[in-house]
Amino acid sequence: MSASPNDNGIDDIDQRILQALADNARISLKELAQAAGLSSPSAAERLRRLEERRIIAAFTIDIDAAALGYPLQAIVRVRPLPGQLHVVQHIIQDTPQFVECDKVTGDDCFIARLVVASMAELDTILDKVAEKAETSTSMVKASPVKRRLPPLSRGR
Amino acid sequence: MSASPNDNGIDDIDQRILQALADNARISLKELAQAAGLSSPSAAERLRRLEERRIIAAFTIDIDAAALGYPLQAIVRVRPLPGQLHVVQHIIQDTPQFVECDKVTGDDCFIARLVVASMAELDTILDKVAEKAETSTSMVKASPVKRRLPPLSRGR
DNA sequence: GTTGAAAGACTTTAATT
DNA sequence: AATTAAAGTCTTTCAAC
Repeated sequence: MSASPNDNGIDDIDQRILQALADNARISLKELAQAAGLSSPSAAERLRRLEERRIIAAFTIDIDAAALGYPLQAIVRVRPLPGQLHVVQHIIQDTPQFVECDKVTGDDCFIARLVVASMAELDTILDKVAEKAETSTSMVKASPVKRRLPPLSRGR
Repeated sequence: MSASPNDNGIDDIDQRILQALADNARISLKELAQAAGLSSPSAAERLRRLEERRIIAAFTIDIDAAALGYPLQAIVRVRPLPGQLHVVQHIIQDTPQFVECDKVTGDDCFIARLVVASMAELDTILDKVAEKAETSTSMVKASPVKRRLPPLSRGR
């Protein structure tokens, strides 16, 4: 009956709740309860605990950048020039077309995702970054894995 | 009164709705209406149209991978060996620790995000990929820009 | 396209197992 | 921890502007 070393305390019911919310975060508690095989109050309590445990970090929306007028996406690797790391970080944070940025180990200090309306806009933004960093840019052609949940159970 | 060339049809009210939902996708229509300065029925209609226009692609959750038992994240650049592109794509799709993958231009065919429980698990997964592709892996140390909305208005 | 009111549906609380 | 029932709240519809 003891939990395995990798047990994260997520049982089958929690898994169904997380998957249902990942598919539609605005689902009603009643539907969520049905998906999980519980009554509404039980589902509400499970949900409350998943938030409390910080397993659910946020309820949010996926925006279609193309539908908003940004048909192009790029992944940019950024290596700041000596002494320019913080400056570069602020440029990225202050440029709203950068919708995601990770600070990583290795030659590239940052790997960031950029959405733009046109190649001209991309050029303008990269010219600005290039004053303080070397960059290497790859245009996104497709996304074979869209953001998905990690494996939910371990060692059960 | 004519719209600018870059107008995407998102007015101030839509912007407030999108931002409120990005902050909490489970907010009630009543609260959403308050955030937008509308009545509940009006907010419901705006929301319906944003979904219909596919500007809102999905309501979803952000999971804290660390809280689920995956404290390590990596960004992996993947260059499949000749003839192995589809094989590599399937390996990535079938390995649930890859939570995101983009197909890009340039030397690297894929750029993917990986969550793992340990360096040993990372090693196992990368060994598997390395049979069919060259890889370059960067560990994520921090995320200065968490997933955020692109600029919502253009040329107003 | 927006408002306000009413009917209906959902959520939450509290008592119970 | 889960269930039922009831009270409270929210959502949706519809008539009106």
